[in-house]
Amino acid sequence: MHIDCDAFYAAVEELDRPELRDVPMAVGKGVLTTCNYHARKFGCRSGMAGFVAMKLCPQLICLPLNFDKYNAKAKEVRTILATYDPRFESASIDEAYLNITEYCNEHHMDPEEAVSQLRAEVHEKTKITVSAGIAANAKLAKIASNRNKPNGQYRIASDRTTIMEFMRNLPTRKVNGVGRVFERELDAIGIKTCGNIYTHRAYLSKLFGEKAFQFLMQCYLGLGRTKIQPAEEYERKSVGTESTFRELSGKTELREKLRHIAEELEKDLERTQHKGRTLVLKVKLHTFEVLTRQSSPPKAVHLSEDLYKYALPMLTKLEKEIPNMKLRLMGLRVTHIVSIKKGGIDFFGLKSRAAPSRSGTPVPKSESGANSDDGEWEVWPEAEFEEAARQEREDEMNELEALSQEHQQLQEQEENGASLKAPLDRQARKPPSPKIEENLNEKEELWNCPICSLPQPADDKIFNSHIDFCLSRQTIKDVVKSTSSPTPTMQLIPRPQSSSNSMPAKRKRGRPRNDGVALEPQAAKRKPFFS
DNA sequence: GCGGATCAG
DNA sequence: ATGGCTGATCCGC
Repeated sequence: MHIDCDAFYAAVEELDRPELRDVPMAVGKGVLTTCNYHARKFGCRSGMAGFVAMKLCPQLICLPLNFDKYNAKAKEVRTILATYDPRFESASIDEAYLNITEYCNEHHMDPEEAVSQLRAEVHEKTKITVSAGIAANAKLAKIASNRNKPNGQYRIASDRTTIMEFMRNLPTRKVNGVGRVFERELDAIGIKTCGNIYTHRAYLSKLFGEKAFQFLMQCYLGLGRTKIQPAEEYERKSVGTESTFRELSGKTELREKLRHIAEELEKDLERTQHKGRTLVLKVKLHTFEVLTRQSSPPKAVHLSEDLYKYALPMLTKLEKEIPNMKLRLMGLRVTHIVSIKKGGIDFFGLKSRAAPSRSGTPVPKSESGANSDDGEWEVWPEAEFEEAARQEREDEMNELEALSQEHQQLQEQEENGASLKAPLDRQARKPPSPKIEENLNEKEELWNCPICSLPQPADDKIFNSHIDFCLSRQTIKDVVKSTSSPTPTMQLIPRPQSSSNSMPAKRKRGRPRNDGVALEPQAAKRKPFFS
């Protein structure tokens, strides 16, 4: 199950100040972190800029954050969760995953009962209302907990039919790894819901990569992680700090800033008891373009002097690359970290459950069980997948068959022409003004469509529209239908190769774009989502 | 391994 | 057109 406290910060604040109960209230100042029910009626939302919220709701009361208070309350809640699953997994201050299988068995309760009781108990003892989702895996449970919010619960039965039905109409954005960008890209090829995914399976891996393909298929099938473990057992991978400031330039100022950040990072490393073997410098230019540079010091570092010493060359190099560099953010991070935990060395991965050891203290984890297990993803019998496939085929048999064949052809063709790649020397863009670079392509140039390989006008909007068209089902159907004719068959080229540097390698540079068309074919391979 | 980019909370 | 911060992961090179 997944559990999510309702408007956590706001709820905690209300406990201290009952007079806020019936009035629009929000926590956070510049930006709302949470807001209560009354504020929401005015359209206030967490994550919203404070001034926008005030505009919507002038009588809104904004309170400053008080993390000590929230942490204390979170601890109360967790104490109760532990009695239902001692190995529950905190997902954030106000969210957790529990495996209540054992609890249900031992207490002879069905999941709904148990969760109902848990929620009642939390409410009674902490005065916090929570919403919960009950399902066969973490992904589904998380989605389900949002279904009856606030102060409600929702169960997705664990049989395949129910799960498939649930996913069928579920907007892709509801799934945890799908953000704004991916949602739009999926939408552009006609995928709005998880149920839509299967139909497009033939080219998903080509468009988004193998990982994303696997992820999407798991979305379609409603599969997800089933292993729930204490957050402390996840190994930290990096420690870093960064800060935004008003525009900054000048050698001295930048070095002062770097020095300061190095000192901050040293504190964090001290707190978490880590050293790092790789150092990453991050800057955001006044244009909002973000750059990172990394280096590997001769030894693992954690003292600010060393952090500064080894970061400085990267900064000076950037200064050379970018004349007149103006920054609005600087950050430093170490990766490939090693624990320098003193005392209490647990050679055998034994963990002292005693102290609620805050961050740090990553348990050496029972050995490099890297491969071990990994019930990362719930594994379903091949037969179930096949059954799903069969049912789907009943609906659109012809089309899918055709698609499948087409896909094979594409694969073959692609292998033939797979060697074209635009080197696109990065040095070519010396004056780092992505905007300008983009606008330079208006010449007589043409971009090749990655789908049909036909040259298209070198214009973002037109090109993207064309891609959308090329990827639309109708178009594919047409192509398939006329597949025996001499009509140009589809041909998939790995990357719209542009002989010159006409094709912007990273069009995402500069300000985020807002034109409705979002599909970026060449930037297509990437995908978040946790293992 | 490096650098860019997305996502979550 | 929402802001900033921290951390993780993916992808192409």
